Amino acid sequence: MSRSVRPAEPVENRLLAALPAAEYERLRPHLEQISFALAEVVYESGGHLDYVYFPTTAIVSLLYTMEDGATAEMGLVGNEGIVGIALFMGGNTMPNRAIVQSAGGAIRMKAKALQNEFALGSQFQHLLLRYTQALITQISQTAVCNRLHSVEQQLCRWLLLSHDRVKADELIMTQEMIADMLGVRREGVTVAAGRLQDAGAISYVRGRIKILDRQKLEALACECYRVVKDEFDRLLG
Amino acid sequence: MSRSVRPAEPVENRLLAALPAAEYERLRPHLEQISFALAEVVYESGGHLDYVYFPTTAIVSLLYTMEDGATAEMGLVGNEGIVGIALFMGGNTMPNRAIVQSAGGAIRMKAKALQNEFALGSQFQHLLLRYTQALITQISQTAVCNRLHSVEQQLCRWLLLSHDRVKADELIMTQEMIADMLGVRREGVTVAAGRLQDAGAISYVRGRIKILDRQKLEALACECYRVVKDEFDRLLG
DNA sequence: AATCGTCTGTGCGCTAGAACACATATGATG
DNA sequence: CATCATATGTGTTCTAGCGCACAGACGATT
Repeated sequence: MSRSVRPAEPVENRLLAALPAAEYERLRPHLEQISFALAEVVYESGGHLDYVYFPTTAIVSLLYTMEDGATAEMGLVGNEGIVGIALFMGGNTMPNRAIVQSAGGAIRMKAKALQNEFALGSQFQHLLLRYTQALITQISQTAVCNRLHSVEQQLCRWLLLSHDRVKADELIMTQEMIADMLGVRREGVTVAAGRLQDAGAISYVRGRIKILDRQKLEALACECYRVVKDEFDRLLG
Repeated sequence: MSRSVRPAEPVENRLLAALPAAEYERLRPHLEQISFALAEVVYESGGHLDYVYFPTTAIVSLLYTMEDGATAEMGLVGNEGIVGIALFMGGNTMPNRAIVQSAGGAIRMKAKALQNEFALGSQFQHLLLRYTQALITQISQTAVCNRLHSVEQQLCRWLLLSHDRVKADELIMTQEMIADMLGVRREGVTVAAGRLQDAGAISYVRGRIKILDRQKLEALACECYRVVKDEFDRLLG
């Protein structure tokens, strides 16, 4: 992490941007702009959190690691959300890790300041709770998708969710990392990605994936992507 | 559903039981005892909810149904929880169904009364939020488990979670229903259950499953069961 | 330009679980 | 007790995805 600056408006995080001016001004002294490097660990399973993070251009992946080292993703957080929901949900920690899946900026806020503002029952509270509900939908859909859909469909879903959360059409991400997120083998990603490339939906070289045809990707994805997207739009749109 | 009576103490739902006396007394006029039949639908995907439900002896399953009719469970709610979190999270509806997986009693409460009490920022609010965090862990673990573990391991997890939420050692539940919950084929459940029966962990006949050896079941389950259990104990214990 | 670490492509055998097709058992009901 | 719907057992074939073993291919560094 680096650079600690009070953020200037317009705020690039959608939760913060949605706040009434008065509330935002109250929070502003507690906000600091930081930047996350690729693969940086935001929090460990069960680990204490001093800050919550509102990603701006970064994307953070919520990952679970099994005892045998196998991993699988439960959700993604970009500039529509917040990392560290346990701090206002009351549990303080969660049994998973959060790692930076796409390098970029975020705004951090001291846990105490978050909790104080949350306790006021203001618009901030309502926003965080609605976001959490949307996140629950994302996690649920991941559960269902893991059970019922092919690696290729899931890769499409994952690319689309990531694409929605990053500005550019290029994602910096090796197949190895994607495999960890999806909880599948790297080779499985290679063949699925190969098919998507043949279809003209994406192109990639050594950790740089370009989204070429978003429509095609949506057509190849399972319904899970749209369910999650619609629910985020409904709750936070 | 039937019988509408004001519940006498001691309250059989752990969330309600954990409330300070003053708060419980304030809620009490809004509580009604009801009973749920097996397979009754508590709410439909996207459907409006007039009440929230605090199961006492009933168990409710949170299910997602795909467009093609395939189903998979995302979570279970028994007497440790509440059905209808969307009503206090602010979204009002959720994109899944809730169906009664084990017939029994519940206490219901008008949505408006719930929301009023929740808005006070009282102990009730904290309790509901901590419960919701525990539920998130359960859903996440389901996602991971769906990806990484065998049907047999998942069946063990599911039997244990159900057993924790019901008093008796007997579960009324056909293999067909279990298959829908786990998102697998009925035949898959038959063989997995057959192995558990051979191992002496359970016995069953036509929709009546008896838990014979809980220890053995825990040994055969994946770590997912324990993670969820520990997290519920930590947050609500 | 040569080297070397890191990605990506591909093939092969193996297994869990799906899809399908029935056979059998159980218990409620007449 | 006879019937019949429902639940369960079992076998066969098929496929997605795993595990493993390498063979390129790229690109940074010297």
